[in-house]
Amino acid sequence: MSDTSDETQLLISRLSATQHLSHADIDVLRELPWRVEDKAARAQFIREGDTPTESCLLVRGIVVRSRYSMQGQRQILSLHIPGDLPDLQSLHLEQLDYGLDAVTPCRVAFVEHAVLQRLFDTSPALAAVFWRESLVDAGLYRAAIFRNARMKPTVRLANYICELHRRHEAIGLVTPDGFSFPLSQELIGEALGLTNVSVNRSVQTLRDQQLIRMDRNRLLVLSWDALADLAEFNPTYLQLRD
Amino acid sequence: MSDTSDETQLLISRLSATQHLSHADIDVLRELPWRVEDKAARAQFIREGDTPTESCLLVRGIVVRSRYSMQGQRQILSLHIPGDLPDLQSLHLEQLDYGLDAVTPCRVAFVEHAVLQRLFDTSPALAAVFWRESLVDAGLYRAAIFRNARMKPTVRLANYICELHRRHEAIGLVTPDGFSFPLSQELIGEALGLTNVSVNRSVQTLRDQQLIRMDRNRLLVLSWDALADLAEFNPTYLQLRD
DNA sequence: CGCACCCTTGACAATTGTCAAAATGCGTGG
DNA sequence: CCACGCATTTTGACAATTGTCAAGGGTGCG
Repeated sequence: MSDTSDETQLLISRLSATQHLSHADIDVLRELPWRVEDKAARAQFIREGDTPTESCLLVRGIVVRSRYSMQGQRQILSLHIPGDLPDLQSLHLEQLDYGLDAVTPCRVAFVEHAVLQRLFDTSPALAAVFWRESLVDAGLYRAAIFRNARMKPTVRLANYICELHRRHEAIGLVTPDGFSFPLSQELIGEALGLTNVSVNRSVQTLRDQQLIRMDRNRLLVLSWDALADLAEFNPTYLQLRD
Repeated sequence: MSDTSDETQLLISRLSATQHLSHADIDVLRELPWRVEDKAARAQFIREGDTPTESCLLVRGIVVRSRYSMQGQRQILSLHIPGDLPDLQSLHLEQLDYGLDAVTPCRVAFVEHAVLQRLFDTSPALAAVFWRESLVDAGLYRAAIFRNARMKPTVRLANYICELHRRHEAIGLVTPDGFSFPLSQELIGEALGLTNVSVNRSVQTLRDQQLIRMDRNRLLVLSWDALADLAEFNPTYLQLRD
């Protein structure tokens, strides 16, 4: 067990961020056979309409779930950071209704559906763990629907930043100088249903109010309370254990 | 087994609309003990922040999952029709991040989490069936995010109508004069992120184009192909079996 | 060093929201 | 069965927000 791979360790700490794992569960997870692949920035490595036979774990980098309009504009449905399982759904859905795009260069680990299936058939506890994971994922969707429909651009951006901050924090990726933030303002717009221009204006508002420091590489929250307040941020849906 | 209750029968046909159930599964489902309650129109019977110990099956009427903004406006996250399980999630999530509002007078059947838990612990097959159900539910969220962010009001409404039509069709609730549609235009706006005025203008556009007939009680699609075309409707995400 | 890509800014257009009032429809009680 | 009252739909004028378009300036990578 001393040779626990990076993938396994990452998955375990990620799942632990939102729920309790028994030793037995952990031991079983260690046995999962992963196939690791690296993806280039901008690569779409799973496409809408595909019927994958594997699910994947994001090990390094940023991946977005997305859907394209007829005019070719991308709508980002959710954004994923290391430890996330961005297409766990494909285990039970025949045809995917979204694609997965690497935003940055990424490392992705794949595991066969058949293997997961066998795992869940023998361990109801682990089935529940992964099911719950997909339910938390659905909570992110609800937050997105609400945010995009009911919040003005600046509040919307602030709220999104709060979510990303807490998610990074939950897996230990926030340092005193903030967290890795390799997202263009155009891409943020694709997630929030705004134009790059509108995102830019909102970014400047938050900067002017001394709430954040943000460049193409990192994002630092200068005043969490003030930001969360402006953002009307209620973290219940993230289901993080204290 | 001849005294199979309405609830049970409804649940079975609903699950069958999107997946295959074995005879063994069906037999087990028949044993579920339901507690039936009627709710008045407009009653919020589950609140954001609650920690329910039961999940529910909608037997009759329309229910919406919703979240309220600070200014008190309601955002509808999803709309549910008979056969749906609108808070299956609560089985695995501690605190709900949404409420359930009855739109019309409703009949709702409740089943204890503990009972479901036992069921899923003993039958991985049924656990998978319900898990999958919650994944289809997440697909509705993805559709909503895309629709609300990328579609103009009229297309958005058309797309939503297509979804509702197919969902009603899947459970046999569409007749030659359409399907039951007790939704005010204001409520539709709360789902689509539009004002009642904007919804009204879109309704008139669709009517003028002879695509639908719609009043406060029923909705009839006059030309499915034309409507689906205008709506850029791709039903993959509903995961309906042909 | 130069070429992409991204951020920033400004002027302007267009869509959708806001507000208010009239018309219509529905349910209830007399 | 009719009358009344409330909720909903419809309409129009207007305001405001956000999108569109275009150009200039940075920045980093090859």
